[in-house]
Amino acid sequence: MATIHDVIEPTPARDPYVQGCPSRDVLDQIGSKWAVLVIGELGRHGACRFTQLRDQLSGVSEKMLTQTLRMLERDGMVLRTVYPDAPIRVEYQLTPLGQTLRSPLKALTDWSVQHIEDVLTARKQYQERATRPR
Amino acid sequence: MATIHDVIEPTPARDPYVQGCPSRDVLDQIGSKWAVLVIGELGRHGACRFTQLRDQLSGVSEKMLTQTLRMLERDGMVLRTVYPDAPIRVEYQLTPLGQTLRSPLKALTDWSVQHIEDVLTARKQYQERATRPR
DNA sequence: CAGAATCCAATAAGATACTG
DNA sequence: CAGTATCTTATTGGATTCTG
Repeated sequence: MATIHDVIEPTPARDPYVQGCPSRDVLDQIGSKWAVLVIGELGRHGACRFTQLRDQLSGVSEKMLTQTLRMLERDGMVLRTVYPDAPIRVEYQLTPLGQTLRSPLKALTDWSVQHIEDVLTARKQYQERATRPR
Repeated sequence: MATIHDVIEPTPARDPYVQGCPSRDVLDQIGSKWAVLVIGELGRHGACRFTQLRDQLSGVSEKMLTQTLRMLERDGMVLRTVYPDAPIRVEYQLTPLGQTLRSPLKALTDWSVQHIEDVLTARKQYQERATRPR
């Protein structure tokens, strides 16, 4: 319930262009390499186990995968469920908050696939401009 | 023109989930902290000078700004124009390719602003779960 | 299986001073 | 103004070993 005391600490303006604003950190983390891929994978498959994710995100180390999952769990985007079987089973899935990230992040991965040839071409031309004129 | 020789080197499948695929690198770079903010800023203002960008992206070092701009130029997303005045003047603007990134990246920054309170709340709860139960 | 812990190498990031 | 060069610090990433 809102009381008069709340006026003392109003919600600060949130702007990732301002140093120290937490929205900048969050922006950085949701755009990070493994977070983008983890969220994409959980978005497609609904719920995944640790090993599944590790195998799908080729090249990820267990350390980085653990770190990424913990961060996403802490930030409320991923739910971690432990089933105390033997051997233990753990499932990860997107929370409602995490679901809202699927669309913008998919747009980003789609962009990288759709425009990769343009980028590679641009790199070649940049290289030529740097070497050929002298 | 396409010839039979093109068959020898077909365009490989592009998938950021596969290690070594260049689309993963590109995905990583367009999602990087300073690139997101630079593209957003150039998207809003059309053309910016180095100092303008440095002042708008509070907290960026000149080194990181230079690196980011060079990378974006190399990858064909940003055009760098030098006006040989005295003192020299340099303007940066988005290329058509860079323009196509505005919308998906704005979606990401908007997300970080719109959901930052949810994330901060989730962090507090995570903290409590970690400390309170023991 | 699903990690945790530790160590180490490589790289990124940042602060600072300097230059055409 | 628009960087470059240099140095130091912080973070990343990988390999390895261990555990319930």
